[in-house]
Order: sequence, then structure tokens, then C-alpha cells
Amino acid sequence: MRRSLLAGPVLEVAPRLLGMVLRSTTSEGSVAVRLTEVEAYDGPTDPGSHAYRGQTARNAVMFGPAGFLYVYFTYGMHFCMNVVAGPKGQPSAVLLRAGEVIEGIELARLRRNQPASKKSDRDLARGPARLCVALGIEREGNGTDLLAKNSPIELLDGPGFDGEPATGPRVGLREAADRPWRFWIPDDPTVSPYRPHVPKKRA
DNA sequence: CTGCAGATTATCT
DNA sequence: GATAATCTGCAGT
Repeated sequence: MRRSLLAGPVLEVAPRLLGMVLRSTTSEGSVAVRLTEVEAYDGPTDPGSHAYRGQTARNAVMFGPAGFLYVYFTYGMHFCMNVVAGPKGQPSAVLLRAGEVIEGIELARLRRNQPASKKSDRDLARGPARLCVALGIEREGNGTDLLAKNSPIELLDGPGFDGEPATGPRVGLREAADRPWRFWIPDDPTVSPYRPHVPKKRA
């Protein structure tokens, strides 16, 4: 994977990531997934982006060069991860939403606390928070260079994906929910189900 | 399959 | 103080 492939406009970079491989290696072992679903976040112009209101401690990685990992914590219990795209200083990123585990499936099952079964294996990395759990990625992964030699989290040229990606609205956002910036591999069973934003009732 | 409630805390206003 | 780029379990179709 060349960094120049990630340094372009995020709406071009996002579909390009479909079929690429992300591998994470820890003391427990390695898990790799083939990416099947992503979403684009275009900082300066996108009210749905964490970078829309400027730089903060949390989103600082998005303001750096392409090819680094932006990990954030949300809903009080989940991690999600993005690949930083776009030219440096123009904050944009691609949320990695789902993948198919192609290596280290036993470790992924252990982390996700799921039994071995063809039915549940499909769910191992189906959704952004599940993807992070399967790969063992938490806040210390924030800022990792995915293209560095011997990086614990690496982005590799995978089988790729020929054909037209499916597109549609992003999942779970309140702001700018209408922009069709979610991309996925059509008919792939590991793609997550669509869920619209639901405001929380208060007591 | 769909829909809803509840969990739980870093982050921003 | 309110909210969130979510997940799980449970009930119903």
C-alpha cells in the first residue's frame, strides 16, 4: 500500500479501501480482515465529522498526514477506527465499519467471546466497534502509522475489489445523515445492517 | 428479519 | 449537563 493512494480526496480514498487488508499483531497473535464496508468523513465541509468544529486533543491525528490511524472512544464503551486521508492539514478520514476475518480467526472469536460457527463468524467484525474488538485495537492504537515498517497495525494491498461499490447514507449520524458517503462490497454478508440515528429519551 | 431499551463515560458546550 | 460515527438482549412479526 502506497501512501499516495491515501492522500487524495476522501471520497476517492474510501471506496479504494474496499478489499484491502488490515492486520493487527499483539502479544496474543495476529488477526487480519479484508475490509468490506467504510464511510467517508470530510472534515472542513462535513457536519458529521469530528473535525468539523476544528482541532481538539481527540481529533488531532486527523489533522496530520494520510495513512495514520484515528481511534476514538464513544457511547462510554466502544472504540471505532479511521484511516486518515486527504492532504495534511485538511482533516478527513475513512471510518472502517466492517470486514471479513481472513487470518487469526480463533483469536478473533476469543476476543469477541463467540463460539466457532459459520453463522457467528460472519459477525466477528461486522460493525465498527466489533471490528476494533476482533483486531484488539483500543486507544493506544490512536496515531499508529499504518504504512510504517513493522507497524503493529498495518494496511496491506489485499485482493482488492473490482466492480462498483454500493453506496448509501452513513449509519447512526444525527448531522448530515443524508450524504451517501458509506461504501460497501455489494452482497457481502459481513456488511453491517443499516441503522438510522435514534435520539435518546431522557428520564 | 424489525424495533426498542439499557449500558456507560470521554468529550464538548 | 447532554450527547454520542454502538452493541446486546429480548420481544414481536
